[in-house]
Amino acid sequence: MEKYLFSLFSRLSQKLPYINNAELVFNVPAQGAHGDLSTNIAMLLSRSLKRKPREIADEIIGNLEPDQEIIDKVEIAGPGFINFFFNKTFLPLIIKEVLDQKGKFGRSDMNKGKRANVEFVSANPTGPLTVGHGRNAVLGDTAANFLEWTGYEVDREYYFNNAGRQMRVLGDSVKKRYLGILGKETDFPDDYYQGEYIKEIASKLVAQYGNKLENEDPEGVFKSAAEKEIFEDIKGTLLRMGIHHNIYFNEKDLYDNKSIDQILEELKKLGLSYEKEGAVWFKLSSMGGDQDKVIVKSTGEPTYRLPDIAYHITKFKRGYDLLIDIFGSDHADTYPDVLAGIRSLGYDDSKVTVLIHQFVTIIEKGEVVKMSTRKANYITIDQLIDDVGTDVVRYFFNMRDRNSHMNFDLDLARKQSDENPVFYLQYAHARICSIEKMTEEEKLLPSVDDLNLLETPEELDLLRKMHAFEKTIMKSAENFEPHTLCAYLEELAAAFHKFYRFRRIIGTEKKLAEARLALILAVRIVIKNGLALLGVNAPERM
RNA sequence: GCGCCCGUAGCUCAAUUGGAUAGAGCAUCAGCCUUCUAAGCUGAGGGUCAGUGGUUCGAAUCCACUCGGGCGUACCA
Repeated sequence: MEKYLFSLFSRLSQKLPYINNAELVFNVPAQGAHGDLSTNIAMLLSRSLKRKPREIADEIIGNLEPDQEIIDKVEIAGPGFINFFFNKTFLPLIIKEVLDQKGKFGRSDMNKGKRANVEFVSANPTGPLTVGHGRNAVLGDTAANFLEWTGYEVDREYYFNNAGRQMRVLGDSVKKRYLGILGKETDFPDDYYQGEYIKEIASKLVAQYGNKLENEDPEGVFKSAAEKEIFEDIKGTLLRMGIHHNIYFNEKDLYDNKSIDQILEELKKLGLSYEKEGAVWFKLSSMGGDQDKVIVKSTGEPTYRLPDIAYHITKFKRGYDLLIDIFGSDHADTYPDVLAGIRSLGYDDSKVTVLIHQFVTIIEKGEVVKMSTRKANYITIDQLIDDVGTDVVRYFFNMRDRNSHMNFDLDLARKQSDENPVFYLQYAHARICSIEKMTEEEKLLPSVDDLNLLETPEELDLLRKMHAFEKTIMKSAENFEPHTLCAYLEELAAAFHKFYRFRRIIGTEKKLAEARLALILAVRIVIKNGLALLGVNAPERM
């Protein structure tokens, strides 16, 4: 629908060149009475032309010359909106398009040939994935899905660090538990990893090695056993959510292949680093930053900034057109430094998109659950999936704007009831599948020959909603906002349930029944495609 | 103190990126199943868009300040 209007206006611009002075945008009005599509162009032009919006709109309409077969009516409304009403024969054509493209409907190849990298989760293997990681994981995987739908070839990457202080403490935590089981040592510092899983790893080591490890270095067997075990656990959890990273990048490689040293050298050459008090500082103040930051501690150990810069540069060198980072808000302050580093070394940091999501607050029995991996006071993704299933987990994390400080009410999520929008969508899909089966027995076949029979408000509403699918995906993809798609799907499902309530297929006149059948099969495809993008199943029976 | 994010119906959240009468779900109340799945549908009530000022044809959205909450503010990541 939009394409036709754009072509109309471009022809118009030869007669009225001034319309190019403002951005032409079409929107679906909130109210049906305002037409199928609407533009505010006349109001935008008002200031520069120093004329009244309605007067401009009048001139535009007078010169537009729309095809009567496509556009039924054009009108000026309100302060100067131009509303377009499409011909009734035009609306149902979407059904043919959907049935034709099936699982590809909504996909586009606008980014064909481009490669993107989405880095997400990236939790160090110190404990099971918790609800906090869940939001990151789902948003990352969904962002990757959206990119694929717009034509990108996508790598899903997991960046981790198995050295450093965190992991040292992990190894020592296991060792202390190990000794504890053997009755050797009882002290266990508060800031060590308190989780049950540490004890389980320790007792496995006892079972395997007895007391032979008493004098082992905590960073040896203890650490590596824990790392291996925990990483397997994390991967298993991700798999349950349908998430598969095809690249795992170990920070250690950046040291082994000397890229850390090289960057340090380059920054020095560029005069962007200096030594002070035994540490190396990154001169952010000379690049618009408010203060310089340490990149190599006086102990000789780099801070996270240096490997992070080196890591991003390896991604640049791998030739991606787009780099996505998914971070929790606790990392919000760190990435500007990293981008500055990338920029200073001559790379185009506009290729990097950092998506920050706010924290998830867990509510249980009406109270906030404070979580800490170390204190072992947390709810794992695995527990969550056991409770509510993968589909609910994925949908819930997708359905809120990433900037919202979302509340995850466990008691609510556990209810597999009508309070849950996931079931509402899946139910719509299952219902259509069920009708499909029934109509087969009635010897009814979907037909696109008499689509003009579709003219009740419920049918037209479904048709309009389907017209909006492609644009919704484009918008969701452009801004990495899956919640927009969730809202769309809920509207589409609602429109279907309403249709179901008022219009029947079996038992109505054959031609109408077959047109309606084509209609709902198209709706089913759209729901299924939308859910697929979100990583949620579309069951045929419930 | 400073930086980022947030504040919308009793609760959880939307709002087509500055548009038309601010919308959904849940909860509450009143209705709808001898016919394709009632995990559904119809209707009702519910709002000082945290507050104040500003910008303009037009503000929940942009700017300034105030109040309240989250996250940062390391030679942790």
